[in-house]
Amino acid sequence: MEGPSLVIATEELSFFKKQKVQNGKLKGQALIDVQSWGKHLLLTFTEVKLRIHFLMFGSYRIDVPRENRTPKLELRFKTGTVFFYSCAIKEVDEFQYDWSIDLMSRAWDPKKAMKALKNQKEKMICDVLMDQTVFSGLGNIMKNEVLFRLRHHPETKVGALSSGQQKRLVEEAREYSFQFYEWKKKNVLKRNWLIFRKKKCPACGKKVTKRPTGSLKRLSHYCTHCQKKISAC
DNA sequence: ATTCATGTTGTGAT
DNA sequence: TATCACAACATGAA
Repeated sequence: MEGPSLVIATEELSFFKKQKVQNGKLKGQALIDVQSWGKHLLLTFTEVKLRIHFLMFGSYRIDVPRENRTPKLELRFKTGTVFFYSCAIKEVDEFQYDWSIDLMSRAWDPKKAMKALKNQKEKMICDVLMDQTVFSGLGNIMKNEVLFRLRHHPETKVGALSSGQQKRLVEEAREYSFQFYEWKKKNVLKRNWLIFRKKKCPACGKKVTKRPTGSLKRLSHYCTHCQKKISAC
């Protein structure tokens, strides 16, 4: 689950704010606040704070539980129940996050990302995009889509991009995050993928290359014709 | 039926 | 000490 999906989760769970949990360990505590930071869902109760991460396969349901699955956490409220599945849940004392790097945050600051890029010239752009300390909330789908939109090869090094191109990369990461959010909300995300899990390049029709790239070795989908690798000079 | 993949963390080796 | 590679986790979709 990527950042924009967490914002949607935040909106859906905010519906239960101010209500008391009626079951389990948190019984009697009210849900005070619901936030997200990158791929983290942050729940503040009267006495505890929970950080929930959905990893690759995590999910949540409201009111309708999954059949034959035991939720990691179940929160029963007066007006509904939230079920969390296959996620990592951690109780923390404080939420200490730098909101200026969260792509979905109002506090997001492109200068922060630019500064990080200047310091990581040797990194491939496919790796830096996935770096949660630079682009918090950006996942593998978004990585592929952002790179295609800018016609960049995943293995181009950060330092091989001009400063203008770096700026475009940062801006596009932000812009696509919101586009992802809109499409996801309308349930049309998949049909709007341009390169991710596509067989043919939508621009030139050539076969899409699919292979792990960068030191993270996460799968990249890209067109070798439209996305040329830029070499440092 | 089997393999893959929207992700992170911890462990042990180098 | 720092970095690296890999396992573990868990599940719907291809």
